[in-house]
Amino acid sequence: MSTIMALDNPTLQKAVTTADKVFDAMLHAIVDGNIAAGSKISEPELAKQYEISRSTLREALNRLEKCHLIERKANVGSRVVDCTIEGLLEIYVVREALEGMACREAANNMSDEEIAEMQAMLAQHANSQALKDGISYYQEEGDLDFHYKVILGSHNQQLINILCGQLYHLVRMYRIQFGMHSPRATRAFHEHSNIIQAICDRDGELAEILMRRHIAASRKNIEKKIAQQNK
Amino acid sequence: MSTIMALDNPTLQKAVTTADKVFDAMLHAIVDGNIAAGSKISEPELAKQYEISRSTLREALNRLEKCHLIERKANVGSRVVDCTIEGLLEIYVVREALEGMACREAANNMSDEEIAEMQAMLAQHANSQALKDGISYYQEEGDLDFHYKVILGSHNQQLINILCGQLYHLVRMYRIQFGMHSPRATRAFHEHSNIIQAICDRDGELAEILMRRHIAASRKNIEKKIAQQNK
DNA sequence: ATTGGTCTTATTGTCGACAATTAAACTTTA
DNA sequence: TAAAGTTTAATTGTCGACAATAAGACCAAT
Repeated sequence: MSTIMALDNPTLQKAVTTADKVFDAMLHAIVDGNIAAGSKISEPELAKQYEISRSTLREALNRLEKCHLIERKANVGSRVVDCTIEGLLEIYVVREALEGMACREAANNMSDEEIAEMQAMLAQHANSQALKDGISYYQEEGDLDFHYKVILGSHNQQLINILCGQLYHLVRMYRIQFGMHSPRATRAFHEHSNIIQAICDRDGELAEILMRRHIAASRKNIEKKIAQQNK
Repeated sequence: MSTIMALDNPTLQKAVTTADKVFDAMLHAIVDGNIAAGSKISEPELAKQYEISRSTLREALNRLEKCHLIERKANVGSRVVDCTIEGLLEIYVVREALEGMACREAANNMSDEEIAEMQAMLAQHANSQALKDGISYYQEEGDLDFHYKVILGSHNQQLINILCGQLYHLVRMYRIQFGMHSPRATRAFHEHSNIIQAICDRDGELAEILMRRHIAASRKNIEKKIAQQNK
């Protein structure tokens, strides 16, 4: 089997404390939908379930809140965020802005080695895509790998934190829960290829434009799908 | 005296629990520099100082961490973020991307009433500026007021959360601690005026471009200052 | 004198219990 | 029957104590 390296977020540091482990577990559970979106969180119940104290659970909840995966109201409790069309489109707007800028910065700041790595990754994806007739794998792993690499390539800690540390958890949650396996794989692959070329040419301006188009195209694709569904 | 309305963040909900109050207090203390940037945070000491338990203090620390005002390492402790030139420039890059997009969305989504309010605010600032020979006031309050209004006008909850809920605390911290009272007041005022005009014309594309220029100009102004300082 | 290791101390992480607040169930009254 | 008020139960917020980890002090050996 291939090296499924970057299924997970590159900013997730290894869990050392028990609260970290529970956070990891709940993060996956929420993203995968095993803890239902929009459901209320019972602190005593979950504490018993994970066999930890309520204090430790609350520590984990605080980190989930940092990722915008749960929302707390004072004296009322926590709820898992619910997945709405509006919320999804809002995320795409933010991604278009931030990843566009990240791509510009990547063109300016990535080292030659990093660029070479990214090109190698794309080549590997190309093979994998050709072999597997390339829908599902590239859609899942390859796309995330590519976007993570660009974001990290910006070398801007704020961008990295916001995108990888917060927004991309939600992105993955939406993808899984809305079952997004759209047939944009080959098209997305070519767009990725052009973006990398712009980065390689150190053309930040073009790189930003291409990335914004790439993300806007995904958003429009979803809007079209929604429109079809509601007709 | 005039109505100093928006000194504080529009997303700050009123503190109901004691942890909230301590969070508010520490937020101001850190932003104003009363708790030194880069300094280590002693949980027992601060708990005694605020006359609360350590658990409650830790709750407050978690919210400060959400705002990126402190950083925690497992089994080591918390430190107030330190203000570096690189960090400041990183924030400007993110602001350029996000506020540019917020401005585009504001042009699309703001109601006519909201736009009228914003125009009224600008007119009030114009008077206040004319009266006071317009450097200091506008630089402090007016600028923040304007940017907050645009961000809220995007009606995009993700944008609002990231910008108002996280980034702008850091923005204020840097302004105060680096003592930024640059003589860009009148120029900034005109730029604000043009941006509002674009929003009023519902020209999202232009609004984004102008906002990005506005923020990029501030960044370049700072870069120039730094360069002078280091020559 | 400096490096390496051990031990001590202080800080953080975790726990269970209590207090305060909220939401729901029940009663009462129009 | 419906609406308002009261009571009850459950959940969250807060507390102090204990356990685990890490940083610093101290000592020993080369």
